[in-house]
Amino acid sequence: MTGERRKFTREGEERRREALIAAALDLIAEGGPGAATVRAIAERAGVTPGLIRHYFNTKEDLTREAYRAMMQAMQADNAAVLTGLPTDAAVRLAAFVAAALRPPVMTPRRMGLWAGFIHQVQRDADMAAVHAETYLGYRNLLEGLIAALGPNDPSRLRLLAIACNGVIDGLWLEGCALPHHFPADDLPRIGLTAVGAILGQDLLAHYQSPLAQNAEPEEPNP
Amino acid sequence: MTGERRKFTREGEERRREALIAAALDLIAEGGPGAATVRAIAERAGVTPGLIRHYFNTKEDLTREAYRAMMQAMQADNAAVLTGLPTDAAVRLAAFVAAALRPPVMTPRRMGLWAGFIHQVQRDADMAAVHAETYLGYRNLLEGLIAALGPNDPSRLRLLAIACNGVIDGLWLEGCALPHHFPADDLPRIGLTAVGAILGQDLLAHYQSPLAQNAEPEEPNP
DNA sequence: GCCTCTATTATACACTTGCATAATTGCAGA
DNA sequence: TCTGCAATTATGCAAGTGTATAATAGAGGC
Repeated sequence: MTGERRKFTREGEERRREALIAAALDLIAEGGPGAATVRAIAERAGVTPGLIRHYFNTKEDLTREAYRAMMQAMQADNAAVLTGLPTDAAVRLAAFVAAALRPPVMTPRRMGLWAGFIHQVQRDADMAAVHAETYLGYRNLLEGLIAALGPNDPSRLRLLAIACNGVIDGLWLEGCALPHHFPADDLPRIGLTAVGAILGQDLLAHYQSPLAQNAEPEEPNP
Repeated sequence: MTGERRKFTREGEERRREALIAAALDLIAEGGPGAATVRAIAERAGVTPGLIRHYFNTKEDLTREAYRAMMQAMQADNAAVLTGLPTDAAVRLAAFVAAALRPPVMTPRRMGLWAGFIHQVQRDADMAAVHAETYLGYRNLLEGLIAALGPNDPSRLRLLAIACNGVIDGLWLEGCALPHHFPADDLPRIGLTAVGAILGQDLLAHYQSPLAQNAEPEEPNP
């Protein structure tokens, strides 16, 4: 009955770092920055608090790396939406917009994650740089899609991209903040209509409802 | 040199509550929820920590009241924008949109404040109700302004209001998050163009640049 | 099977947090 | 001027925080 030392198995450095970062992100998303204590992170990662110090010099370091990892993952998700899509510019843009306005992108969890980092981002220069870089990356992706619709001079293209990005971000925010307030696929439709109005295109015509996708399974096995 | 007891003056209950709430909001805006400790709040309000317990049963109570106060103030600000404005519907809408996209509404401080509460809002039913109420209040204000532009059936009106609200929120978010990234009054112009495109109106024509307002002083004394 | 290295756990410490309670003192009313 | 109330301060405490350091044990090389 004496204090039996806890059993454990050794893992590769990378695995452990990833697990700790994932645990930190989970906790921040669910309960805000205050919930991501060293002890809570360790417990969720199935590990003892001391191990955090072994892989990260300080808790702030872990937080910084977690932020970077989150932003990279989001960027990768955005890029992934475009792969395997037809070449038609309007179709691509429509898919890009719609993807941002439904789960797993539009989700209270993501908003909580995003909000949980804001104050540190405002104060930490490195994190601010990552933030600006990611934002511009997304906007440039959007600008490229808009440019493919037809000729536009660069300065106007920039303004259009900012406006469309605004529509997407704003509707995303509202959908995340009030998840049960918008029926069915209202927000994707509204987003496509609004972006279409700004760009003078009928994007809604290219919208594939998730319900329709479900009715038509991806792998029809005989 | 013995511990001299600190001098103080008695204040009305309302004044003290307001001071404590203001201090809490300041701290949350600047440093996030974690910065708003009981001791920090008391110090900023020029008071001793124990006094907080005298006016609020718990720190959570203070936080809830601070959130409510903040939301009410924001709502009042929004309504105030419309007072003393001409009756022309387009002019009113343009002023309303532009006001949201420049200081003191579009400001890192406000975004920090808003973000600092999110996690508690998601968890606390009372705060969630305040949040939803304020959001719908703003959107209804907007819907009224849009309705004044011309006839529209209610369901379409609702969609238009959601879309325009999205544009405003999204651009607000971007401007708050990257304050030095958007020159001059780019964002109000972009917002007016985008909202105008969604509604089929030329709102930009009614935009009064803040610079122009400065050149023309409000009280021309002879 | 044994040895070594280091990933991992255990323990400790100084500090901060929210809250409770007791001690004061400003101030209005007699 | 005195008195009493309650607004305010002072003090204390248990729990939680991040971090430093020492002790242990898993696992690969011999």
